[in-house]
Amino acid sequence: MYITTPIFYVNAQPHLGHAYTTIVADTICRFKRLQGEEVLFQTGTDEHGDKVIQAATEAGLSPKEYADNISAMFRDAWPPLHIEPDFFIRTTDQNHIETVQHILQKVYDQGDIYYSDYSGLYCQGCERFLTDKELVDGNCPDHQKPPAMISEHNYFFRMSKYQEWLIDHIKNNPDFITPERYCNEVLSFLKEPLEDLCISRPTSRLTWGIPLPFDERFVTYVWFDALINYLTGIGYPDYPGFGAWWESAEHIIAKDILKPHAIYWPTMLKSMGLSPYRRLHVHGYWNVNETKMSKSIGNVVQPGELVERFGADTVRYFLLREMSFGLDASYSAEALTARQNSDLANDLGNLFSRSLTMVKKFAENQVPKAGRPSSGDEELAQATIAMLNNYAKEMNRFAFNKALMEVWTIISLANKYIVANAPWELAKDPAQSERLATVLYYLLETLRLISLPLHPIMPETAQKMAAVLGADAKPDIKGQGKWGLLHPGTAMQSIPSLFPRLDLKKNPPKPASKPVTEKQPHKPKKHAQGDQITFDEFMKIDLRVAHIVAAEKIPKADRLLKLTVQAPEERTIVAGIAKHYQPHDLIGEQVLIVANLKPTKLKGVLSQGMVLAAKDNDKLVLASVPNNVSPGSKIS
RNA sequence: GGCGAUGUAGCUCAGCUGGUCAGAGCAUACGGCUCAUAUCCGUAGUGUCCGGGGUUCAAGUCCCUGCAUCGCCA
Repeated sequence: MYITTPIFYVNAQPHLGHAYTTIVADTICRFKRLQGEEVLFQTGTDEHGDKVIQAATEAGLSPKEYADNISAMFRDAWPPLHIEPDFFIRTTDQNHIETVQHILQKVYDQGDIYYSDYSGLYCQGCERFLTDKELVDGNCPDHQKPPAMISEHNYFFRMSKYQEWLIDHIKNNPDFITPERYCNEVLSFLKEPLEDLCISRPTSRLTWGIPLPFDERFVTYVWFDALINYLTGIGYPDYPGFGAWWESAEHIIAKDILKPHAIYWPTMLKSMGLSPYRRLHVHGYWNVNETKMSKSIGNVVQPGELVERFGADTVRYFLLREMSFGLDASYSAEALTARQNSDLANDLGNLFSRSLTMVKKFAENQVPKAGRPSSGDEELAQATIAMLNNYAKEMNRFAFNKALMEVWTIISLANKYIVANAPWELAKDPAQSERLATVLYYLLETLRLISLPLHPIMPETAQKMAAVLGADAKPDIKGQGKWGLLHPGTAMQSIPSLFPRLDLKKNPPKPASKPVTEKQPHKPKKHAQGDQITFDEFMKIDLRVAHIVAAEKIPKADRLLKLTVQAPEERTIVAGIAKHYQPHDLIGEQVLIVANLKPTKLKGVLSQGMVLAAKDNDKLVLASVPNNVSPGSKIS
């Protein structure tokens, strides 16, 4: 199997979403290897285009230098998460550039690329075309100026030619796009006629791209560059092994790039004379504390920080356990801590620890020799073997949460098995020594078989478990997924603690107050007016000074103004102050805002925060600080 | 505006083709054990399965309609 993540665009640093996609790819990769399959795993970075130029200019670097920096951040983000791609591709790699040009020429020669006009609304400030949808009162939302209707010559890919073929292909291969919801979305989009795809930009506007081989006045744009990385990675067109790998290609993406992958890409491949990839797996978004992750809100979760705080295996487990593949899910430190404590420390870690301690105390720290099993013993063994099958089935469907639930059913069963058999009681009676040995052997075997399916999810933990049991050969679910492979007499290694319990209260900075040992009485969540709050509660509010850079009335709302502020990043805030302030009086003013208020839409405008004001009877007066401070200064 | 998805215990969610489907985990309360990372085991709940109609002997499960949230498209 050839498995890929998208190549990530280098205009921003790696975040939780990138990490999830890549962890899924790594997990599938490890799972396939566990099953004895050969796998190739590729990820990388997408480095051309205006946004990179912009970001580079702001940073005072050349585009290539800038791309080098961010690309390295992506490459370095993965090893700490135990992610091990086989290839890391960059769209600035020489062989990629050559492959793209080869393909452009080929598609051009056969007549699927043509030269034509493109007219549209072009904003000088943005240096790009705007769609009608983006306009606000006919103006560019960023520059408050009407865009000009201009016409530009460009090259187009004859995508429409392959529309019927694509519809048939999707209908004939129900698992081509999974989960099903995204397949339906694509089919519904394909009910309308496809337009041809504009694939070039004149070098007068954009130079940071791959030149068209048949017209030096243009570079290719976005998708005809980026998507082709999937072919470059396995040596298209010359590498002899290319064909075999390509037949087994499966892409993993987030839902925001569904259309390019489900529509542009297959038609491009068709035009090139290649078969489509085998499957496309589409996952949802990670919200952070129930809100969308976004740079402007400032709640972007960086994988590096997570690993530092929780460890790679816990992060991998949490992400795979918590998200139902295809749907959105929520990250929060609380949720992650809860998983760590209940699933990893209490259930798995403690099971491992108590089992091995008993072997140490009651069996001279060796694998004991089992006697005749009871029916209870056999049930445990059968359930464990059955779990391996169910697990594999769920993993193949990308249902990682369900696969893990299967494993945890056995962990729970093993804990019950211990209580039911009470080895510490058996140990008191020498006549029960064979029974004791049998129970302990069954426990150790169960642990060994639990470690197997954990390899793809938590490689480090699974490896530790196997090592302690003396079963650390290269994991192989077919060869080792059988009952009874531990050899009696094998000595146990010393017992590591797999997962510490976390105290969330100790993680964030905590005020000097008495530890909360007494039980909190059930308090209603809402505070009565004038109720006291703790320092902690106050510190949750992110108060900042913001500078108003733009203000306008919101149509059909007599109280609302739409403010654009710097705090220090630019954001939009809707404030109910239209009856008290005129927009032009506000520009340049310094105000106080709540920066981490959950964003909400008011009259269709997304408000990212709230402006503070004093209310004196019917009068509203904006709150501020007396002297000028830089935008984004914190209030505490 | 068009199409589609979702709405089930305090929280996160399972519930396929209609008949043990009213569930799991977490959280809560009580009880038990002591091998264990104050862990584990057992018991106890709470639900107008979004509202309203309808089909059926029988509906979270099918149909219609309303509301809410979200997605895609225009």
